[in-house]
Amino acid sequence: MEPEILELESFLPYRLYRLADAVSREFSRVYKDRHGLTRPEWRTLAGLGQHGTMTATELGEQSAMHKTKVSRAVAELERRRWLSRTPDEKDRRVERLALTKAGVAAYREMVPLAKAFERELLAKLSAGERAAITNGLAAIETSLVSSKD
Amino acid sequence: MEPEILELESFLPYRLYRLADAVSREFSRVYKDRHGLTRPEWRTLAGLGQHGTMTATELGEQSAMHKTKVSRAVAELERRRWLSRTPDEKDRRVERLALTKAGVAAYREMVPLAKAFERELLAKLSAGERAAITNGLAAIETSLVSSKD
DNA sequence: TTTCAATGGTTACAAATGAAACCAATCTGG
DNA sequence: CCAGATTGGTTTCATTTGTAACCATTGAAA
Repeated sequence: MEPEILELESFLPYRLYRLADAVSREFSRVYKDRHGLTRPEWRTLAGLGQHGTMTATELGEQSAMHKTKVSRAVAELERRRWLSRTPDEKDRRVERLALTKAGVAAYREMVPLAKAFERELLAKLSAGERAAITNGLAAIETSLVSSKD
Repeated sequence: MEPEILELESFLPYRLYRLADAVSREFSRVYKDRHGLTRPEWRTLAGLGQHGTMTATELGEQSAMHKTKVSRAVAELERRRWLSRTPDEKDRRVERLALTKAGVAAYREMVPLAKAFERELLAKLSAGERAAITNGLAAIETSLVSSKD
């Protein structure tokens, strides 16, 4: 019997990771070069920009970040005065987070850059390939979620 | 004009990264739980298992790892006696890396687990979805490579 | 109520990572 | 042949990350 060999280049977990890493690294220039943000900070900004007000826990759920990442990102954005905390009336453990004017301004500046980045990435693909990506990723996403029981 | 909002959940770089992270984290149990390997170590093992003998530089290229990661992974596998180095005859800067018997044994043990993992992941998808993933990822891969000029 | 578990969030510590400096060894142009 | 540039690989240092412990507050049960 022939020895079993794994072809790394076509192994799905590897391919996915490698591609995500490359894309993410490339995209990070948008927020890193311009404002020196880390990825958790960018995601925090994006989450709050999108939703207005959130708690740290909600942020973690929405953007798939560990709570320590959220905690540190929030602290840093607060230090920059891009974000403010308001203690929750009902539950004093909770803080309601929101962007300040400066934070919103930064967000508004970055959104078009992010969209342009995505557009350029997809522009190189045919309509069929674009659909394939969208559907394929969605398929794995749901398959993962449903297996977490 | 309405304020531009970015929907993080459907933003391609984010979706890709999040999915890759989830899949990779799940897969890491295969090599982490069983043998306490890190991802760089697993990739090194996989590369050498697949190709027999490689240099550190080749390993880095094949498995998309920074050379410091390769260096450390190789050192650790050597410490475990899963890997041996042989100085290259022609060029004394180069070391030819290969798995020892123990290394090959570990590799042979893990390959079926890796394949089973991938199979289960894909089993939840329709044939069309599987094709979509494969083609879609390939499309972005090549689009990225070709833009690196 | 009092106590114990659960929850929101931060912090301390250890491990993983990347950038840059580094050490050979090899190659290249004079 | 020699000086500088390049290459293979390692190490150092600062930053990022995850785990676990932690503090405070709330909820649930007795």
